[in-house]
This record gives sequence, structure tokens and C-alpha cells, in this order.
Amino acid sequence: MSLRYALIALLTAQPMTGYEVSKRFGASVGHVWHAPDSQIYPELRKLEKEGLLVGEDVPWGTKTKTRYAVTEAGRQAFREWMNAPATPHYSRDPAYLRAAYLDQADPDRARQYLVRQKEFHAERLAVLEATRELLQARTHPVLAARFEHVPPEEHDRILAFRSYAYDGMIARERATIEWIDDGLRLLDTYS
Amino acid sequence: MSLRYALIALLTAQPMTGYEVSKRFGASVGHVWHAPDSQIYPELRKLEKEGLLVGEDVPWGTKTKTRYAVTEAGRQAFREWMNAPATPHYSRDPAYLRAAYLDQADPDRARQYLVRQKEFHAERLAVLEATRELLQARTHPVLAARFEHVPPEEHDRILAFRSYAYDGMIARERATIEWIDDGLRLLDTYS
DNA sequence: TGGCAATAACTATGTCCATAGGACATCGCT
DNA sequence: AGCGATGTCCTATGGACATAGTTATTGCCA
Repeated sequence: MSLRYALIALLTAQPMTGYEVSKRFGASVGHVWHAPDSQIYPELRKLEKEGLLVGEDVPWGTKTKTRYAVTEAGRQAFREWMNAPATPHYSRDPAYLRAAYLDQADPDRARQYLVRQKEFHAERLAVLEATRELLQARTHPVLAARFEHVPPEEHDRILAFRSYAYDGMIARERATIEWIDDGLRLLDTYS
Repeated sequence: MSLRYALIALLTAQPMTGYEVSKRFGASVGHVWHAPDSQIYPELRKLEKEGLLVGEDVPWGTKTKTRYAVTEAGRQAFREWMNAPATPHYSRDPAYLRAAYLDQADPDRARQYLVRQKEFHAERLAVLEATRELLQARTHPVLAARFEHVPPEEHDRILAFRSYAYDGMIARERATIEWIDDGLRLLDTYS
């Protein structure tokens, strides 16, 4: 259920075609809630059918593409979702499952695995930190587009919460990397 | 794909019926990889059909229930999975999405939301810490069952990696709780 | 011994999501 | 004018997962 709100959130910055959504998604809300094209396009159409988005046909070659904009109903639905009570969420991270049974793996493979994991998380950390910089500098394209039609006195507040989300993700990545280092040390101890 | 390995891992401790699996799951591997009954029962049958588990019929009233045990093929599949290269994993936590747009929520609702989230995470933290204690004391039922048929010199190693997984989850919960506290402070600043 | 709670085992249904594509458009080059 | 690279838009398929049930058995005690 979160994808739809991620899409609405993105489209409140500015109207976009499906392709633009799918591109910008990956560099903004997508950090926070990843989704592939194959989910984005159908969901956009579904949201249009439900009246949370309006699609405007734009000529494209001999065909047309659709530019989506958020409707008032869409804004309302988003606000309701934001104001809804919290629902518990089960974390399901395969890394913990593998970690728990790392004693069963070949120690060298286990080490390779952890090193690779560390690389993934280091890369993600770098992307998150870079994006956070862009936000702080107010040059992030989606944020900049949003600021163009939002009164300046709200800018700080918006920026503060966007950054806050990134802070959480960055802290998590850092903690994960430390945890992986612990795992490598554990492997050294027990092999 | 992880559920099946979580189930195999659990069943290597001792053979169990579907019901036992679904109960014990929640107090062990389930912390690491949550799954409801409706996924567990079909997956067990699928694993049996693939030969990774054997089911033995046990009379139960006028009917029978099935007690599952891991086959050698099952152990092998598990080892292969443990030795496979790491695959990236997209984190998808609705909490970050909501956090990013908390400026859109009614401040009181936002505060309620964060407080509730904090409760969830505090509860989960308590469960994880308690389970970790049980592991350390070697009184955790699943671990105890496993130790009965595993040579004593391997006990420490197994315990170390189980604890390691819990350490990671505990660290994550602690970090999340701190992050939520930051969010509450942020709300105070901007409202 | 009849009833009721707790235990045990399982199913149905729909949505979410990942993997893997397919098809047309535009641009720059030769 | 033709060709390939890249950009744009979208689909098909199956498995994973959540929510919400159903049916049978056992134990207990009034």
C-alpha cells in the first residue's frame, strides 16, 4: 500500500509522465521505497482510475503518452494516510537469516559474502549521503521543483523532514556496516 | 526464497509437525524472517514434494498430521544457499517514507505516530533481548534441541553466530528508537 | 456427559512484487 | 537514406505475502 503514496508524494513536486516518474523515482522516493517500472506504470493507471491522479494525453510520435498530476482527492488521500495510526511492520532481512547460520557456511564463502554485503551497504551509504547533500544544498531536482510552488517560509520545514528520513537510513547503513565488521571478526575467531 | 531456508534451518534442530513449526517459528527464526501460517503450511508441502523434507504421517484423531524432517538433499540445498554469493536487497520500510513527508501530517498525529512506532520498536527490542538471553543461557528450546544431536565442541560456534544475528537486530532496533526520538525533537522544533 | 476453551491443522483470496522481457521513437552519424 | 545507440513507454508471468477465515481434536470441569 505504500507505493501509491510514494508515487503521489513524488507527483506533488510536479506533474510527470510515467517515464519521468520511473526515472526520478530511483533518485528520490525510490531510496526510501524501491519499486520497478513494472509496478509503477500499472499503479499510476490504477491511481488515475481511482481519481487520485489525472492523466493528460501528450502527443509522442504517432502515439500519445500520459502526463500525470495529483488531484485534490489525491492530496487528501495522502494526508489521510499520513495521519493514519501506525501499523506494525515486520522486518524481513535475509542478511540476518544468513548471519544466524553462518556457522554452516564454508568460512571462506562466508567471508566473501560478508565482504560483498559490506560493499553493497557502503555504496548505498554513499548514495544516501550524496543525496542528503543535494537536499541540503536545495539543488535536488525534485525538491527544487517542489520549492517553486511552495511558499518560502515552508522550505526549511520540508527540508528538515526529508533530511530526517535520510538521517535514519544513513544511520542504519552505518550500523549495518559495523555489524558486518563484527561478523568478519567473528569469522576470524571461529575458523 | 528465504522462507524455505528459514524452515529448513528450523527443522534441522528437530523434526516437527506443521503446527509445531508455525509455533516455534515465531519464537526463533521468525524473529529473523517473519511468516504467517498461510505461507508456512504450503511451503512445507512444497519442500516435501521437492524432496528437501520428508513427511511422516502421524495419527491424529480420525485423521493424520505430518511430521516433517529435513532430508540430506535439504541439508545440501541449505548449504548451497549459505554458500551462494550475496544478492543486493532493497530495503523497503514504510517508516522512512512517512518520515520524509511528516511535514504534511498534522503535528499531533505525527507525534502520536512516532510515539506508537517507538512502542513497537521498544517491544521488539525487549523480545530480541530476552531471546538473546535464552540463547546465551542455552535454554532456548530450539537451540537446546539442536545441541542434543550436535557434538559439544561445536556448541560455542553455533551459539556465537546465532547471537551475532540477534546483536545486529538489537543494534538496529536501538538505532531506530534513537532516530524516532530525534523525530520527536524535530516535531517540537517545527510546530 | 455436555459444553466450552484451548489446541492443532489447514485454506481461500487478492494484492504486492521481482524478473524478464517487448515495441516504438528520436538522434547522430555515415 | 540507412543504421545503431539510446531514450521512452509499457506488458506478461509467476511467486511472495497479508488478511481473514475454516474445521477438527483434546482437556477440563460443572
